[in-house]
Amino acid sequence: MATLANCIVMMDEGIDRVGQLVPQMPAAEARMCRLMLMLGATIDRELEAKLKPNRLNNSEFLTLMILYSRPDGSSTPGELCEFTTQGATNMTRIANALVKRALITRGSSKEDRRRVLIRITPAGRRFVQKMLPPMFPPIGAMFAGFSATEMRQFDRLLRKLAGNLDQLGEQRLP
Amino acid sequence: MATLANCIVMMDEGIDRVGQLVPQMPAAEARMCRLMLMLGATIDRELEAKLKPNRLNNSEFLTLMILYSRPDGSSTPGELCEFTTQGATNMTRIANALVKRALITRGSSKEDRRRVLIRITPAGRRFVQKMLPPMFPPIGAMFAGFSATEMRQFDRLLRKLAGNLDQLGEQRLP
DNA sequence: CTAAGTTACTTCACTGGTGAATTATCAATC
DNA sequence: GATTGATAATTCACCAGTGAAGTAACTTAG
Repeated sequence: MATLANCIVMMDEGIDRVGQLVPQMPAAEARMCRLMLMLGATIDRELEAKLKPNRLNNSEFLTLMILYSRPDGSSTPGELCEFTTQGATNMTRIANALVKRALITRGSSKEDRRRVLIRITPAGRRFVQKMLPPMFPPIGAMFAGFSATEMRQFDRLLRKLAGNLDQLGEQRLP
Repeated sequence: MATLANCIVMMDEGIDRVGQLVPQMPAAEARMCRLMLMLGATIDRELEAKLKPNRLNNSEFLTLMILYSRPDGSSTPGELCEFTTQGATNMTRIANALVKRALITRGSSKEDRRRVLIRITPAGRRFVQKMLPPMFPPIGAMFAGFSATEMRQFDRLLRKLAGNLDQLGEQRLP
């Protein structure tokens, strides 16, 4: 059934062999890159599985959580696109889905009538409060056995990587 | 244009606020989890962008690389599904696409006629050798400024997380 | 005031990926 | 050696996400 450990073994061997065929390859970096991709995808699937019973997908959930985290419970499609890194097209669909379930409302802004105001409803808040707790145990289990030091190190390394990725991205659109 | 750094700031604030509303939440773990998701998705997009000029997507590329890494250059759809964590359905599509571009061949096995044998072609090998080197600089840049110690730590932490994710996954299908 | 440009969102057509059902082959049992 | 069950791959119908074009509202400059 394809455990992550198996995939990693296979990936290590694969990179070794490719490294022999193409010696200029930065093997260690490529390995880390693949690891990040595999783990990211796995966490994604795990999360998606936890969300399925609530008939939400990852990006709908994230959208709802951003609204929930706002003191006034509101935002606009444009802002939500930015922070969820979703296209505007998809945000329209997400908003449609959440409106249909009455978890959010959508109305147009008074000051700027191009803008759409999205707001979480009381039902939406209750929904979040109810669905959140069952996700805590698996999230805790992901980092079972990590010491406080390890958590700090891990956090630091991930943020450092994020910095590099931002620089990499900037080179493409100036 | 929504840098990763901005999204992370926003995420930190969001988790803080949700943590106040729902105090049982494992905030540090949730933060790490979100970081992994964000970075994974960003690396994914970065890779996809590099692959686009070659008219390959991530999973087609991975499939081709696995075949390239094999001494005999061959595999089966089932095995490729396992290591790419793709569904069989999608592997059929991937194989169709790669066969159409003559990067792989598809034939049925003599021993077990249910099995399909997929093999990278000489043209496929040349294609990989040509497309690979331009990807090296960005991969190197991702880990610019990481010391050897940091790379080792990072690698260790990622593999530890992988172990935990495997356990988490097993609980669901015994 | 109005024409040109910009911004915010939506619509449409398409790609990538998935689950359920289907087909073909192999393995096990009676 | 026929039946039953398992396995490998494919087909079909659908969901999620994207790019390009369209629409409506605001901004700026003549």
